[in-house]
Amino acid sequence: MPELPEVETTRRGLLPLVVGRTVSRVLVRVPRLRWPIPADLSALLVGRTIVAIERRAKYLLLQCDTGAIIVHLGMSGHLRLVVAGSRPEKHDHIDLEFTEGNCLRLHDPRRFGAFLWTAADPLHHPLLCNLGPEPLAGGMDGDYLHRRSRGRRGAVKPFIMDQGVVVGVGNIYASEALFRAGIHPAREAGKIGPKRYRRLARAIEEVLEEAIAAGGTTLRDFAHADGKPGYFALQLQVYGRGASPCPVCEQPVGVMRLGGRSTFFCGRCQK
DNA sequence: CAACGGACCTGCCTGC
DNA sequence: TGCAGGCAGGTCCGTT
Repeated sequence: MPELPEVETTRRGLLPLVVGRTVSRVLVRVPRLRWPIPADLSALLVGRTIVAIERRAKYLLLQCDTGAIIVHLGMSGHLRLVVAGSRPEKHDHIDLEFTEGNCLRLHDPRRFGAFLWTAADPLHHPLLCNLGPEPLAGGMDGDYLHRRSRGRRGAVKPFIMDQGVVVGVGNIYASEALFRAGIHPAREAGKIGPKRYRRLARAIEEVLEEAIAAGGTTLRDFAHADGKPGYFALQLQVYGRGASPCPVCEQPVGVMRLGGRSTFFCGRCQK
């Protein structure tokens, strides 16, 4: 579910509701996520104040006065702020209650997400220290992608989804960005020239920015911090639209599998 | 290194 | 109606 725009939407939604709050109680209903939730989470967090919420790649970093909570939403997770004491639903695994009365609740049916604590700089955490540049922070451009792609024999779509190359691009926005750039998703990454990579870098930035502006993409269960959906699904050009006409040339949108993931493209507009 | 498949989970949809 | 199979927004890990 969450790619960069959904995680960023979550961050922006939580920001005014959570920053400055102090944890009064921690409830863990199901401790088994991708990695076990720290057994002493309550002892680690009660009494701490959340001073900032940052995002690195698809990770949310809830910075405390000392240390940080590292959250990943996996495929099916979302964070919402609810009234403390409200009845949990199925798959509501963690509650962080605040002294002010509200409660930050993690919901994640598939449990591919993560909820970890680090006392050190979270950017040095093993999960975060090998990530590529942020696509919306100026560290990623066409020349960078071109350089990183040299010698890569695989398809360009898995290449831009490689979080060690550039972060935040998941399965939806990879198809969308390649469509916008006119590049076929199966084209060999190492054989694409600098000019086309410049176009691709621009397309990635535009698609992610527009998706953030729309509040992300809700296909099934993604929800904002207040429970509302994101509306970028309405602007998707090819993702999930197999066999319907290409919005540019009206040829049916094609579907193929790349790197084990469904991939949508127009065989006429993308070369 | 790079590439690939399997693994981790639940829910939902399709087709028999 | 029931059940099997396939698929879903991620990414780590082991094997080639």
